[in-house]
Amino acid sequence: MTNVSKRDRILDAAEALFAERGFDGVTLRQIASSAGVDVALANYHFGKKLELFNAVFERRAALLNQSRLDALRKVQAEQADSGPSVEQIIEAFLRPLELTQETADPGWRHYLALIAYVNNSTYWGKRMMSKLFDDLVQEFIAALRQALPTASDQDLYWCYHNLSGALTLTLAQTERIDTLSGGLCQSSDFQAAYDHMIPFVAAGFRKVCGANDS
Amino acid sequence: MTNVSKRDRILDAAEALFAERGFDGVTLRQIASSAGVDVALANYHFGKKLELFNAVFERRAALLNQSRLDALRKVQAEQADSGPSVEQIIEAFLRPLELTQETADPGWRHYLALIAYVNNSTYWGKRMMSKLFDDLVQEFIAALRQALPTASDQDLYWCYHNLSGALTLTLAQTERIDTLSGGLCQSSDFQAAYDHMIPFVAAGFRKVCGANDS
DNA sequence: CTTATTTTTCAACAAGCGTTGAATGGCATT
DNA sequence: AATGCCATTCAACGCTTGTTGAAAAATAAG
Repeated sequence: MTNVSKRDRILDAAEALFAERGFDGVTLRQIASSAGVDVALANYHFGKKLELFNAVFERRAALLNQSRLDALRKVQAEQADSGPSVEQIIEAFLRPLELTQETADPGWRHYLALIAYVNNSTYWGKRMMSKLFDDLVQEFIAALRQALPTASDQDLYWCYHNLSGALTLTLAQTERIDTLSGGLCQSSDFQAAYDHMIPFVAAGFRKVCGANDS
Repeated sequence: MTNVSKRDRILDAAEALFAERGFDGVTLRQIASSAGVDVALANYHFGKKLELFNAVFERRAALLNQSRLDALRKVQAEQADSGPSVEQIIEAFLRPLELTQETADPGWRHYLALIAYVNNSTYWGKRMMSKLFDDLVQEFIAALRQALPTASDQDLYWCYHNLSGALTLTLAQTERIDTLSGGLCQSSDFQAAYDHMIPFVAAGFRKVCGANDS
């Protein structure tokens, strides 16, 4: 556990704190203290605070994108003739995010909450989301376009917007649904969230984007 | 325009800035400067920074809740025998939020973005959302429970979670869907967002919560 | 062992922060 | 005209912030 470099400990601490309190809600001294290092070390490794934030946000992006793209390619290969169904595409979009639950490393959970923070923010979202995730998203939308050939692009994008919103709130792990449901639902249970989200979203896509078959 | 009290100008400025940058991303001096008043005046009217934040967040809550509850009661009265449909309930939940578009006052737009900020944040959400909005939400869920009698409570709450997520991202007005769709969809167009969200979400509820009729 | 090089800490900086007490202004009521 | 009250500004406080240059420690190279 202490076998990780101090550089990585700074990234881990920053990841957890930025995810919980946002960029401006965290001081470099808090991060350094949480990582057990001196304040100046963050500057030595990453430069300005903003550059540290960028480093945290970019660290796991490529790996996550690859994991989701692999999942999409897999269902596309399995259904080479007819093409994957809406459910299969959405499943490929969401399930890889459960990797956070399998590993003991809590870093992934913090990272996903950080994505939610960035995606929901006007200020940060425009700066950072497009650059790292747009290519992947367009890939999935292309697959959905093929699975829903009668859909207009406008309908398709609005439906994706709904999917993205439901996902973002899940990643944020605010525990609000825990309270609301009296403990019946748990924000930490990504699998249950996706078990419900996949049929929900798939039905929404079908309804709005016009396919009439079951 | 300058006929509003300085107290209100502080609330308006704080509302806009908090919504865009979050609690920690804004200084009292920025707020005061934007409102055209001295820094100390915010303290005189509202006390600590956190109390100003609370004042901003609570200012429009009651009015918004009343507006949404009225819409629910209206469809319930219209369908006194059979009860309102899922679509009608969701419509009553969402359409009142369009009031932001009708008035010239940009304050409502900022306020809705602020709700999105709070709702998506672990730190603020637990503190502030439940207190102001839980009663209303439970009212709508009760109506949905009646419209979907075969649904389990767990399914019902997860579906509401999906609705809440799609709504939250809409309220945030991040303009991400604008970029993604190449301008085909616009974050500022709440009406278009709800036009797509209502059938989308209704179909999701029906699919997951088990009603088999149309 | 000595020398470079990289990593880490120390100490301090100027700037900006939230907050406050005292002073000022405007506006009623007397 | 004087008084009291609320609103507003002024000036400043103690503290924390991000950042930095130089010192110290650890590591690698010769």
